Amino acid sequence: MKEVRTYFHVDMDAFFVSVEELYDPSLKGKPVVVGGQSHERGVVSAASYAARKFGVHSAMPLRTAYQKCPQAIFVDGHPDRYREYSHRVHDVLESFSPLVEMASVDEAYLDITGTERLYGPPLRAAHLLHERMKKATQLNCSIGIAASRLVAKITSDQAKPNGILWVIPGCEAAFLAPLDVRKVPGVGKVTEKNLHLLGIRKVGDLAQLDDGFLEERFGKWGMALAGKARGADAGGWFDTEIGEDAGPKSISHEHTFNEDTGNLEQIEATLARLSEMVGRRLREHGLEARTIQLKLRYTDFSTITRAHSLPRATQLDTEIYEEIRELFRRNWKTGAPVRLLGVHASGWAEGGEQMDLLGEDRHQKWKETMAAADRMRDRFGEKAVSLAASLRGNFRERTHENPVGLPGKNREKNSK
DNA sequence: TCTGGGGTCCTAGGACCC
DNA sequence: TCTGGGGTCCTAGGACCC
Repeated sequence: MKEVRTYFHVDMDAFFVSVEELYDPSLKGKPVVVGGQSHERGVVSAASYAARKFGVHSAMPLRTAYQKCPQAIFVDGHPDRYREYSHRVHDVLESFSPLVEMASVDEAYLDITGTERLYGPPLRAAHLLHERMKKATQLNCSIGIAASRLVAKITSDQAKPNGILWVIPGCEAAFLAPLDVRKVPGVGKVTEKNLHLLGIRKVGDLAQLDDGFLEERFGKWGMALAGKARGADAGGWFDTEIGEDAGPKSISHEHTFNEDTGNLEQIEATLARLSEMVGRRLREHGLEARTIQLKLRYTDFSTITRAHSLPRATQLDTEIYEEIRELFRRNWKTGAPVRLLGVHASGWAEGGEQMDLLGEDRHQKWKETMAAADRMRDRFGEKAVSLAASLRGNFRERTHENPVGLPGKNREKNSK
C-alpha cells in the first residue's frame, strides 16, 4: 500500500509587484503594472490587485493595459530584485523542510510528509510557514495542500490571495470536478479551445472520458489528463519526486527592437551583444553548448528558428557569434525589417570533452580573456567590455582582415 | 489587443547506422 | 530494386508556464 504523502505548493502573491512595493512603499494599494512603460512594445509581467480590477492581467500588451487603466503606475521590471527575493523565499522554505523544489522565481513545492510531530497537522504547518515567510520577507504567499503536487498547485491558485487551502485526501475528484479545464496546468488557450469543441468544459467532464479517446485526440497529454481529472499524479513531470533543482537545459537571450530594422550593422551588433550575454551565462554556469540557435521574427510576427550543432562545444562569445552570424546570413530575407532576434544555446557537452590539440592554445587564451572581461563587467558594469561596441566602431575592417573569433589587437582599445 | 523574455516539454520528419 | 525495423541524433515548430 502506497503511503499518503503531503505536498505544499507555495505561490507568492503578485510577486513582482510586491517586491517593487518594498522598494517604493508609495505604490502600495495602487494600480501598478510591472513590465515597462505604457507606450512601449512589451507585455505586462505582473499587475497589482488594484490594477486587475480594471481587467489588466499578465501577458497583456502594455498599450492595452494603458487603455484599460490609464491611471495605473507603470514600472520597469527589475530581474535582479526578483532573483534576490526569490533566494530569500528559498531560504525560508529550506528552513522549514529539506524537500524543497523551486518551480520558478515565485513558487515552490515542498514535501512535508512526516512533519506532524514538528509542526502539527498540515493546516497548522501551513500557517506556521505563512507567518515565517511574512516575517522574513515581508511578502504574502498562498499555500495549497494536497496529497499530490498537481492538486496542490491547483489548490494554491484557488487559495489566492494570501490564503491557505487543504484538499483532504480522497476529496480530490470532488474538488476538481467543478473547475474549468483551463485550471489544469498544461491546458492553455489551444487545448482549452479543442476541449470546448468536444463539449468538455469542466474537469469533471474530463474524468468521464476514457484514456484511449483522449490519447488519440491529444497525444501524450490526453493520457495524463484523464488521470489528472481524477486527481492522480498521472504521468509526466508531476510524477517525479521533489528533489534537487537541476541545472538549466538551455540558455538564451532575445531582443525586440523598439522599431523594426533592416540595418545589417544594427542587426549584427545586436546579435553580437546577445552572443556575449549567452556566452557569459554559459561561463557562469561552467557549461559548454553544442547547439547554437538563431531566432528571427519579422514585422508580421512570422518567426523562424535555425539551429546548428558544432563539432565541438563552446562557451566563447566569438564562436557563438560566428555561428549566429552565419545562420542569420543564410536565412534572412535580405533587407526585410526584423522585429526580434534571439540567440539560444543548448546541448551541453558531457564533462571533459576532448579539444583538438591545435585549437587548445588559442582556446585557452580566449577563456582567460573572457574570464577577465567578466570580472571587468562585474566591477564597472556591462558596458565596460563589449564585442558589440567594438563591432559598431569598425565593423567592415574586422570582418575582412581580422575576423571576429581570433584574439585581436583592437580589443584592448575598446576595453577601457 | 498588436503581441517580452526566460524557460520546459512534446511532436514529427529525415539522416544515418545496424 | 518495388524494400524492414529500431535506435539515436538533428532540426523546426509549437504549446505552455511564470
